[in-house]
Amino acid sequence: MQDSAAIGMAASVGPCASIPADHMDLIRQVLDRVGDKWSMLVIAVLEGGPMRYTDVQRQIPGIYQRMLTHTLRQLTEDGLITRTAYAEVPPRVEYALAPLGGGLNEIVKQLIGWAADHHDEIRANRSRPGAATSSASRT
Amino acid sequence: MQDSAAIGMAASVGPCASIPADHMDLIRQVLDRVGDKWSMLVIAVLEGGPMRYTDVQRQIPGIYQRMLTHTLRQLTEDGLITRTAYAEVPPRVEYALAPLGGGLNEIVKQLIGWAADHHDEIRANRSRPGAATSSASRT
DNA sequence: CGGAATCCGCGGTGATACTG
DNA sequence: CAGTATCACCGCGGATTCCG
Repeated sequence: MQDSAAIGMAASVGPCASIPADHMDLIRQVLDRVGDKWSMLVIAVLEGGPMRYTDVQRQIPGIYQRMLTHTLRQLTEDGLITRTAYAEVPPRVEYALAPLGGGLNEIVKQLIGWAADHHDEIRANRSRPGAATSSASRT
Repeated sequence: MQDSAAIGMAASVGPCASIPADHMDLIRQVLDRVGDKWSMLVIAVLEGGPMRYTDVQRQIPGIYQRMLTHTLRQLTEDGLITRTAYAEVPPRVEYALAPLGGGLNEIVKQLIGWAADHHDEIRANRSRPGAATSSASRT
């Protein structure tokens, strides 16, 4: 199949048409949102129900206020989570999964499940010297 | 999700035990891999079958050699994709989805499907002034 | 064609201090 | 308690050039 026909113009696409290119843009946009280091983690953590700021922070070791605030704000702006501020004397703010974020959470859960299922396999592969690189001689 | 629900203070920490904390680490590891800017995109693109270096680059507008090479190497090391180098006069290297990457691709496809399904909704939310922030007055 | 080497800026990381 | 502000540091990633 190669690209012998795709040398120059060749508008026809063989197996390369996996992604319709008009989807590329929106995929990029979404991946830039949820694909960052913390968003999915926050969504996964919020699955258990509404949670306060410090609770989220406690649930995610290694995250810092700056990023937590930033991530929470991003997700709130996107409508994936909701932010409820209680005007009490001890300020309380609770974050919860919005319906939109709930749908994403289903996928995140699958990703986590996959991760738990294959993380050892991945680690084993990473330890391999030759890796998965194979050389084929062909004239 | 029932581990620390009982031993908590029970005041507001009921559902906080969503992530067992022993999973946090591996989730982080996997997210650091596939959650970067390009990995999922490469996997999604490779779904259509084996592809050459430049073909992948053409399929992903905006990616540069540095990141493409880096991402491909990462994924190869992890065993998610395979790299086959043909020792020909015009050097040809083909990347293809490994079984492991194929499994991940199923999830990536769902994520893409979700993205295509809700990207306009997200964009609409982002344009909203008040966002999803609600204030509740409570003594 | 495939990739390494290089330069460089932006932004995430990490800590600390401060406010409402 | 829930952030905001500031800063130093450093690595990711963008962009160009060069090499096998």
